[in-house]
Amino acid sequence: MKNREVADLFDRIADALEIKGETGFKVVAYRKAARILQDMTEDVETVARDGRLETIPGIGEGLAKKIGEYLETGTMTKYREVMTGVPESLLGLLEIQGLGGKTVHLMNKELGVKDLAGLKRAIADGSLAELYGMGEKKVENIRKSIGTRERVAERISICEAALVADEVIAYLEKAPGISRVSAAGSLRRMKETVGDIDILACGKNGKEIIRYFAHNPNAVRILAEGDTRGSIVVRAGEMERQVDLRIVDESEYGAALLYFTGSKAHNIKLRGLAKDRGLKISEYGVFRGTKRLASREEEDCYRVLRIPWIAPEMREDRGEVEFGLAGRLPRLVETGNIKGDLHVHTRASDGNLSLTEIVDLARKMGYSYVAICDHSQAAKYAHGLAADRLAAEIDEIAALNRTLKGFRVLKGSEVDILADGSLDFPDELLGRLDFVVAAVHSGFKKNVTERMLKALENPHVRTIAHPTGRLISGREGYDVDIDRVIDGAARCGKALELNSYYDRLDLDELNLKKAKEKGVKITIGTDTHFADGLAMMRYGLGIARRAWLEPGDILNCLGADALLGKRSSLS
DNA sequence: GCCGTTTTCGGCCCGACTGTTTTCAGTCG
Repeated sequence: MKNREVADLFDRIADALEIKGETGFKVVAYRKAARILQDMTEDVETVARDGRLETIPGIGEGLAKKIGEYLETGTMTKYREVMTGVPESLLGLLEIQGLGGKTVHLMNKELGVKDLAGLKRAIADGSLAELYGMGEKKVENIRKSIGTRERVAERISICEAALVADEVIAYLEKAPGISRVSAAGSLRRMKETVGDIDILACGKNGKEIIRYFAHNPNAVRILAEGDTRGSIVVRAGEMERQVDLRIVDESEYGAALLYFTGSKAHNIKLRGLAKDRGLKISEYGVFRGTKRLASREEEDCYRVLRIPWIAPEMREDRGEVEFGLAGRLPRLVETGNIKGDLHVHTRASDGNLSLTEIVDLARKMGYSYVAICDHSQAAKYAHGLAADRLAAEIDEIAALNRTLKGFRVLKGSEVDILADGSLDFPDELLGRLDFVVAAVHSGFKKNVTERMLKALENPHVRTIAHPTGRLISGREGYDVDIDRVIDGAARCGKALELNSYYDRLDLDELNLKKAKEKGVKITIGTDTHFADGLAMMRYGLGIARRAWLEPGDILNCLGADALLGKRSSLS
């Protein structure tokens, strides 16, 4: 799929146009098209071949031609045109806070700045401050944000962000006079990675709340401390992380929460819709003229626009507004729909929990079952179980189940898919299990697609664990054609996993969407090794909701009997 | 650049902050 490739080109064209002083709507059009291409589940080449590019809202005649040219020839004339006179290294400078197209253009033209090193020189020798429109303070701000950019991880996993936010919110809840506080931004939308952490609050004395917030003992730096807005940097593990707090009046909390939750694209969509109806929507509410029609709760704002409340996870302008208008919003999966965890390790392999500890934890989560999926023998590094140890675990689980009421431990395995695509246990042993998860743990570049397709053919396999193998923190993942694996799962009537371990979240939302479109069911597993692991279901659920998954798409929403079907056994 | 059940031309989201050019442009979310 070249969707991302074309999207990157459009983004770079937008960057270059900004630097060349092309303001406004053309730039917006390129950026919007880039986002649409990235979010699209269908292969842009297929769409182009069928002559359907122009049916995509946001892609018109001009962009369709450019996409066609690129797909046919591998180059795009427009891209070459806009890049003449714009060194590639210049585009990266736009990422620095406080630097926009105008300034980058000016420093390039007047000072010959071409990259970060050149920018630093221009700051050091004072020439930047001499530029028209620049001054000591602006330069100082740019210098600071270069520093921040080098210290602050660009984006962190939703889980890491949530941990930071939970802490700050718990601290804020004790602030004097505070009445409501909530995460906003990409964190509330449960995006798999989060940049800045945005928090919204209201209460009696905003200024006092901000001061309290800024003097959080975990704050390593205070960036801003005003009457309605505060910004601090807190330590998050090895790195630092910016946390922004905005205080609003209680009467406009809903409008502000809507605004600060975003996404930007969703907000723009709503504002356009409001405008069509003679209304205006901002962070202060929905207005007709100067009359405020709604603002206290998010629901009120949506209602005035004649749309049902839209879950934060859907607010990306991926059709949710249109679906809302048509009354066709999906009923997203919720925490309460999840009946069990379908991927958990014990200390028999590389976890540190006993079976009974896991049962206790799972019950606390409100589950009625949990699938024990320890590693198989080939996974030596993880102390994988040999056949006899798996057989012993099966017996142990059976004995435990006889003592449990209203809860069932499922006998499972995370069985390795070997280099030839065969499984690490014989069929006879796999046949004694309730729930078999197959996974690639070695040979990431070796024939992974074919191996997974073969594993899906095995009648005992229910799902493939972490199907792309990517790690959010950096590892690229397997050399796998995930589209073929999704097709294979559809053909075999098998599921694919959404691994909720914070660094995996694999399948990701785009692939989950593809899977749903092909009728492939999803299993959510936390891949728990430690006591706090089961709670990571929260992140898997968030990603599932971002992919518009409903209870019927997810096997964890079935009771144990329905999940196991004929495989159910009494012991 | 895109788009159109009033429009194929003239619209295209809204507001705040910051610093400097002292009345507003640039940038951000």
